[in-house]
Amino acid sequence: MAGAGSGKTRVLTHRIAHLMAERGVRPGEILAITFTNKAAAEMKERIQALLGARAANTMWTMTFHAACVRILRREGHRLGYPSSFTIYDSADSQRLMQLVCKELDLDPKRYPPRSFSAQVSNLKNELIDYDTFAGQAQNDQEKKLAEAYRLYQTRLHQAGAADFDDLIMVTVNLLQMFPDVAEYYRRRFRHVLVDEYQDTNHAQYTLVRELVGTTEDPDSSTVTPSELCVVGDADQSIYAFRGATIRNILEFERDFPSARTILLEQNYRSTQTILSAANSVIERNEGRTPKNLWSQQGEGTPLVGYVADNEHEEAAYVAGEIDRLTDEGVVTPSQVAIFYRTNAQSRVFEDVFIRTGLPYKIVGGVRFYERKEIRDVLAYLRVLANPEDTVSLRRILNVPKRGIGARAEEAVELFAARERTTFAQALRRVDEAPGIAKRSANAVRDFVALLDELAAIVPDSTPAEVVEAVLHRTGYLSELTGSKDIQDETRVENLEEFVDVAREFENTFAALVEEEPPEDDGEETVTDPGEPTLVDFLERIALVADTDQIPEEDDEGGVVTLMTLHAAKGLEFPVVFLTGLEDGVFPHNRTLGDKQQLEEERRLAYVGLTRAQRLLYVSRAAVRSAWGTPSYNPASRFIDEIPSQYVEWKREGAALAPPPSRGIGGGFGSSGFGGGPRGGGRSRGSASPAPSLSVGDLVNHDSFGMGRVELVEGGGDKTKARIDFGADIGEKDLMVKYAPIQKL
DNA sequence: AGGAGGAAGCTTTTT
DNA sequence: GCTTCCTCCT
Repeated sequence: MAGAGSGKTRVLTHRIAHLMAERGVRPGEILAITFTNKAAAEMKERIQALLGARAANTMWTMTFHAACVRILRREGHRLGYPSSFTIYDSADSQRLMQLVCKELDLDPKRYPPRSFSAQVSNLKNELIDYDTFAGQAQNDQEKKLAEAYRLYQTRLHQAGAADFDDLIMVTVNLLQMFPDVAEYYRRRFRHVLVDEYQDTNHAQYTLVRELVGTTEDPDSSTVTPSELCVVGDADQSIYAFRGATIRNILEFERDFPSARTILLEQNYRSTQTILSAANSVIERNEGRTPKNLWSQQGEGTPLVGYVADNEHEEAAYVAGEIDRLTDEGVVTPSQVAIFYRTNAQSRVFEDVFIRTGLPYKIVGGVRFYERKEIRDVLAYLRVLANPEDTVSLRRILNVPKRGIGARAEEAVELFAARERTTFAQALRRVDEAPGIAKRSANAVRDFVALLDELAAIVPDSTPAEVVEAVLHRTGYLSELTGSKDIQDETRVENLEEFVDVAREFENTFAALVEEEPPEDDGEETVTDPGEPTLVDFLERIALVADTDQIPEEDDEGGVVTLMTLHAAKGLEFPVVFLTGLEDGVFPHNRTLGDKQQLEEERRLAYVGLTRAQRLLYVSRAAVRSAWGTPSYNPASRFIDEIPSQYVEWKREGAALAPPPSRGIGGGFGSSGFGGGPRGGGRSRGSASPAPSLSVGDLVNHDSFGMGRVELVEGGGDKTKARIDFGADIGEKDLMVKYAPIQKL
């Protein structure tokens, strides 16, 4: 049980060093599991510093998901997975769920595919398969969900694909169904170490148990259980929303009765003031094991508080302070971090930083790999690696445009269903498909030929070469370069960058091979790297979000780091700005009504506060625009929970009240009826009210100018108004809640 | 089949 | 306010 800043990673790495030096454990016998790639990379780096590159590369130091992929590539064939199976990310699985729901003829209004996808994910985290779930389904919703779950899983399996949750769940199934596999890994990994144990969900917990083996487990009669060492901090559990259970760490001693618990309470990171502030916040959570973190770093300076009028001024203040601190030589930019609750909040900071010329780096945010053009090329690569990958195949079927439209796709799908074969197989037999246009069939045949042509070059090419071949031979690149759209220029640049990513991957892969001399222990330990294959490349992309890639190093003072609080976990900075401390922003609006969720937000605040080493700023904005409309948020309750003696306010809120509300019930209820708006129904706390409109009212729109209300329909947030903006613009149907209009 | 235009959705957090 | 998805028209 290790508090914030008490040296968790150090404990793990030094235990590993101890095992090797004092107990003669070989690196190949060690499995060190982390939750994020960032943590895995850091641990690997430290192990390398302590024990050298060979040890670092031989032992498995990786995330849950990466470890499971390795096991599945090797053993998944027993459950019908090809060794080159595709990994579906959440966007892919949502698309597949969409296809499944359509196939089942489910009304997307009543049974939203996105929600189904999320629920299936939750079920998998609980290791509940579709049969079990179907057995306990109570109502209509659950029964439909069970059906969708089953078909989804069938389609996924047919496509030779696994989604993120499958990686864990299927590995658990594998270990439970095949005792010889379980035994193999138990013999292999005599020491299992788990970082951030408080973030494990049920599936991950079970996985650990299966890997370690237990004494009462009959399977393990031949192998004594491995040694298990976990570190965690219940106060830093911030992933309950995706199934993590604090239970796992709280009841570790019950799960493993011979366990010994060691408490680490000394913090080596922060000043006592920062710690005291963080402690007094986290103390508000009920039912937690009290912990007394202390520091020898001295009192330090008080937290600095600031209340800005709006989010732009908050950002300007932060930028100004960073400017001042760097000018005075107190810090370099790389020693400063700015945290916020949601990615959307990064924008204002970016604006100000660009204007003031401060170097910065946003971690996370708009993902490179989520861009359309990147996903398109990725889909080609995936189909080349795994021709049955239906979701990817259907994505590129008509990209770039080649005359295979919805009609043709549907015909192929029907044909596949009738023939009880897969979409990929059916494509190759287009000519037999009934009801397909000649022209479309020809296009499909050309497409299949194109895929074959590309597939032929894969064995003799590096990933980067394949990427380039795809870009050129499919005509994807020429379609973009021929376009007049400015956006397409950026797309071309992104694709160039993607080729670079592939090249860089090849280089780092080569470097790894050099460092690692061939191993002759008899056990084929680390998969022999050899030449990097397309499958290797795809795996890397699927498992490594670019969030992890760059916490900055300083060359010329470095850059300021901007990130969400979740991304900040595990990091530390001399100077931290914790921004957007407003009820409704942080804690987030959607958590305000739920005690459990609110406590998780508080832990998130605790994580944020404890990242700071010396200087900690807490700030908020009195007004912040969300969805284009301003909202007036009160100070975050977490600020109130910090005793005032720890905070020095540079500027306090002038209790800025919302302006008099515009027009709710303000005397024009009389214009007949017709479902006129009723004010209320605000989803966003104290957001400014949408104008209450009636037919005949005059309004002013920020871009369309003056107009007259012709029709009002719907109610609450969904109220729409038809407004006539005159001859130039004409009539518009606008959502009253979101439209930038004022009543005149 | 392809494109334009409009409506809906979005802002939790990640492997 | 911005982006993606859907629908309708050509």
